[in-house]
Amino acid sequence: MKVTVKDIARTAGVSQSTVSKVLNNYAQVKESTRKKVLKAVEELGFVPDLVARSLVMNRTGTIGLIVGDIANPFFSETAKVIIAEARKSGIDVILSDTDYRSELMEMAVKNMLARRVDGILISAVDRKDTFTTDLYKKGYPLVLFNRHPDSDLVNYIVLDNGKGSRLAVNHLVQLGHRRISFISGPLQFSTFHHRYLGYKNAIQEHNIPYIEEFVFDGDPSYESINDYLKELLNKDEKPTAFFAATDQLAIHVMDALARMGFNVPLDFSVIGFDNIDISSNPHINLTTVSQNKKEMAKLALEKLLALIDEGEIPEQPIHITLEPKLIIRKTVGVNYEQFHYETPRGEISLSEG
Amino acid sequence: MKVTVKDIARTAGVSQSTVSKVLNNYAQVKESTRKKVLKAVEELGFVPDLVARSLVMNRTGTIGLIVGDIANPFFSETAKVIIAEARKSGIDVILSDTDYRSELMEMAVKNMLARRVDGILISAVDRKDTFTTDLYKKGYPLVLFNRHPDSDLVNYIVLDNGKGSRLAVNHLVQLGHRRISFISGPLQFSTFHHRYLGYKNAIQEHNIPYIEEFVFDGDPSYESINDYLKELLNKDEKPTAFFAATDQLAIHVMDALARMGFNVPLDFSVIGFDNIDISSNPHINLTTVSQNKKEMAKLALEKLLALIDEGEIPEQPIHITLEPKLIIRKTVGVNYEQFHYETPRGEISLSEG
DNA sequence: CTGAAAGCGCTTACAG
DNA sequence: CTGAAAGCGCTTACAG
Repeated sequence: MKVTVKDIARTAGVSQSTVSKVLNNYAQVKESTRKKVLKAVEELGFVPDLVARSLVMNRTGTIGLIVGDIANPFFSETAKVIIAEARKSGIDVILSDTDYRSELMEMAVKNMLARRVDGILISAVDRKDTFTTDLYKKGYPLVLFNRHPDSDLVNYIVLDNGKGSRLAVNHLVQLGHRRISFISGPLQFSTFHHRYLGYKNAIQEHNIPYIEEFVFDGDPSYESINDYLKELLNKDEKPTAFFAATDQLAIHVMDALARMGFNVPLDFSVIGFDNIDISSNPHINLTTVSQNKKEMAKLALEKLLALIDEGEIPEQPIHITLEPKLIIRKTVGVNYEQFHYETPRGEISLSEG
Repeated sequence: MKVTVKDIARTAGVSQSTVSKVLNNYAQVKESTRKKVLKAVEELGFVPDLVARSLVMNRTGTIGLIVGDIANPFFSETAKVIIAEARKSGIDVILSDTDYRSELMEMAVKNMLARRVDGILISAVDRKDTFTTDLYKKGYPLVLFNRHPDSDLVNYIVLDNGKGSRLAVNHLVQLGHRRISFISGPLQFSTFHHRYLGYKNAIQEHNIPYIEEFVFDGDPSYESINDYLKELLNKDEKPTAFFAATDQLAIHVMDALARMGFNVPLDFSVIGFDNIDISSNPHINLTTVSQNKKEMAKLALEKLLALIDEGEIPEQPIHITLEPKLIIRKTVGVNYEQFHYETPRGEISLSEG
């Protein structure tokens, strides 16, 4: 049934070794025997068995990609880049989806190791993860991207999330906002943790008091955010702007605000983070902080492939930080109120003199 | 370095065969030797090499999934279901992305065959594809879903796309629309082909003349659709409603209309197809035809797994057709104009008598 | 209930 | 330039 090297050898009248040599482009093969072998390959429709080859070469030509949620645009768009680039090197990708659960991540990794993938790429570890650092210490080719654990003893490529938050807060402050609410996802992930820290630092730099009620990091569902906003907007001290740690969250905020009858940006300003595809839709038009996720993905794969090829443990773990960018669209407005109430260093009162 | 069955055998003081037997839960193993082996496995941290096992068992425990564009929500959401379900059977998924190009699909399939995946799932063939039918004839476990080739000699699970179009057109007609433009993707894909045919049949059933200028199936980019609409809306004979063959296209239509200053649904009605996640967003709120893509994906995997397990070619190819559903939201309005101009069978003139 | 031997389909020193 | 032999890490008749 199945055509093997043995069959080729027999019909070409040479040995298995010779067949293998022409298949692998060894230089020292006489042109006439090369032709004989190739002819047999053609005739019998021979396709080398990659499983057998993997076993003997100690290399499968596959890598594992572990994502948090492939239905989330961030993960699927980065996966696309990785699959396409890997293919260029003849490498296939085994995909795992963890639903953001760390037990599932560990299981996926263990399974991939048993499958002997040549290396692993992970875009969704949580901060307290130590499994990946163990793997790093063993010298296993592994590159994290997007998120990293608290331990630095592992290779990773991430966005400068703190800087991204600073960009967002500065933009808001420049337009007169000083009461800025921060809507975050779970702080157990480094992305949110650093976005939160960046928010906190940025408002401090502007001498804006940190108000605990302005920070939300609970269940990131629409309902939960809606409840939070209702309560918040009933208080005396209301924010004038919302900085959401993801575009998805920003859109939830905008939806909730719209249902309460508010206009964005006239009543409240909203700024997001991630610049997912929907955000540029004219019906949404969200001002946001963008990251070059494709570059991140490409870089992660590149580093992983280098690690695999070198076959040796680098002295230092690889740590790369990418730059965020502010994308100004239509959801942030000027807070005139602010310019009237407080006239810091007299910028506004100038016109009165 | 690497711990193998041999190592376990030696430290447990048994033979390789015995180790293999306890690893694979053979009944006839004495409890005491089973324990000895398990202890050695534990101590040495042994993990069976799945590549070696694959070679001898003639089964890799992997399947190939070939999609048109993993960054497209349809493909990523179905991929998620497939990966999760496959995992429950201990099966891993190798993912390929074809960018809708059939050469890349063929290459992906060939590569997966060389990798000896146990079966293949494809959600993006084009109508003229014959490669998959060849594979089917060879008895290779293969299930297509979402799209199918013109040839019926292959297993597939698809939506009843013609019926979906009928649902959309009927809804529009019930609300008084008779001039309905159809905005389609490339007709080389069975999905669009059947949605187009369904549109054509449905308007015929309502005695609505087919107007060629009302049908668009060119480049599905925003710009191209915008150009088409501009030209169309300059003509004397304008549609009152747009039926788009995907939600993505419907959103393009709505964006273009909004930019021209029109209101949906007051000036024009729009209906989509697919019910992707964004469509339910309160800012979009698109009326659309929905398909249960998760069920489709699950079913496709189920059938594939059955095909793999049976190991024999079924008499007849598997053909399953799923039912579409109309989801009414806010983008379709009543065409009052229609009720005034024509008063078919006097429904409207009644009030005058 | 257990073990010796063969084999899955390749590649790679090694010898000639 | 070519071939015989060993081996990658497992499983599976087969014999005992």
